[in-house]
Amino acid sequence: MEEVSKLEQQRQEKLEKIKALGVDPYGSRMDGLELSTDIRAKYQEGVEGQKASCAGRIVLHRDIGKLIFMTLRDSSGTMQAGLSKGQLGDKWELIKLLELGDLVGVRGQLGRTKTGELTIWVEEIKVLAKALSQPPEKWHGLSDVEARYRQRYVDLWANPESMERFKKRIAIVASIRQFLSQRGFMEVETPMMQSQAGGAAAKPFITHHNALDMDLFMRIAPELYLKRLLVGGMEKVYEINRNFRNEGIDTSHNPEFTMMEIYQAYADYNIMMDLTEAMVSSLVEKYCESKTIAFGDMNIDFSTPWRRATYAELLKEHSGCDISDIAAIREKAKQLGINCVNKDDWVVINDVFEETVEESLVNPTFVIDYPAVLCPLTKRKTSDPQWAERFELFIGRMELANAYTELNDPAVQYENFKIQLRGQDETMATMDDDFITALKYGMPPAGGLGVGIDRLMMVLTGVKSIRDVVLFPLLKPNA
RNA sequence: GAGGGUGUAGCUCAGUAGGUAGAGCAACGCACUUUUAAUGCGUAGGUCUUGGGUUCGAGCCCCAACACCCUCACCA
Repeated sequence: MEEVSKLEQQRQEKLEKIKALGVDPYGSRMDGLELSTDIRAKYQEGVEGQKASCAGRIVLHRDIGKLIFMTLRDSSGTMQAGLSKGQLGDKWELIKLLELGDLVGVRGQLGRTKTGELTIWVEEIKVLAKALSQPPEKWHGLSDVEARYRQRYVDLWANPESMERFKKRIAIVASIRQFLSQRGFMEVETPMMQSQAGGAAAKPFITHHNALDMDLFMRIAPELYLKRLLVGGMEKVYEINRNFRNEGIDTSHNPEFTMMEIYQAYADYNIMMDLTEAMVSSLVEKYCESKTIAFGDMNIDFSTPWRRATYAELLKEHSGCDISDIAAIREKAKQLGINCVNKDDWVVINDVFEETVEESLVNPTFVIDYPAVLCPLTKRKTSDPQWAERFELFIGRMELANAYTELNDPAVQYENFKIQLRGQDETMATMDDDFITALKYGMPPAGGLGVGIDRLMMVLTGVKSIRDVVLFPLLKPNA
């Protein structure tokens, strides 16, 4: 064991005293508990003198001698417990040993103090867990950013807004599932460990299976498996699960992040656009105060309909260049300081697009009809095959969603894979022959959509760091 | 990968010009039966992230390392 601080020693001594009183400092099951918010709601209905029981952590402690007030925090909020020596004389020695950070359960009669605070006047008290570590300061909470990520188990109760944010995330994901279920989508699970990492261009994590003596990749996307399910006859499927990408870490990238992918047979990217707008709007409606959400220095207006503008249109609007005028675009790229040497025209165009357009996409905007060469898994527009039926949704200058009309022609898909393989060694792209085989059995035309759930949570909760919406973001070990 | 910032008591933070380390909260002791960050009086609490260096003397200056934050780069 490591050395123990004086504060911890003092707490350890109290624990021993609790044991000496014949009380288990790590109590067991408690029945009949109610959440503090439920007790408040019940009391408002005028249930005078009713008994209630509640369990939580002591986050405030006011000792007035023969009377002690404790504020208990549970997952829903706080509840005051009042303990009087007159009523609890036989337990007073134990009660005096309880302190900030301890988990206790109380049962007693509801009432109000003369200042109007709803209070459980304690008749029974149970020690549920003695805290040996000193809790953070009661007023400021835990504000050290690193500590809040490393010790989320403290952050969640020391900073109520942190708990609220994660509860909101959980509720939003539940609402998404409900939204999709109501529309007939089935939630499925596809492999996280894959013998080849396909469906996106990203660097995968590599792991090893000992018994099979083979390397495996943590998935970078579920796409190719979900499409196999379309071939199998599942017409409306989705998956909400983790993807893993072995790339840089910053305020909008965590190495493991939650992706939702949705596929609908016989649909196209227009239907996925409508679905996205309807789903996110319903979440804003249900979980946000207004249709305008503050996000860093931005105010995002979620009012519908959201703008739908073509890639070429937006390029013209923000760079001043016509997409067919390669000379002008290369000139613009030079002005922007983009290195164009040995770069394909379309790559330069996309660099200029990212540099000039994405910066300005604050309110939800569907960027539609991408250059087909940038979209190896997307069906081309029949009216003009140089464009692909793809959209990306930008909100708050971030890419939040990516969707397309799925390419279901195995011959074209095969060629696209071959092209993609050239010069993409770092992404370890491989030919997925089995996926081509699946397409050869016939995949229905379909719309497919991917939504970055963490980023969606960022804009819906108004926080600028992905680490504030991921319970346990990746950090280096610090000891 | 580049640049900038932060690291001091359990927590939140000060620390002047390089001269014995400070406050609030928490803790400990005393008082108090309706408090709301309870209050009043008193006590104790430190490897100043780590390792070097300069100096008579370093929390402070210099070098290096580590972690975190921010910006940029990377990221279809």
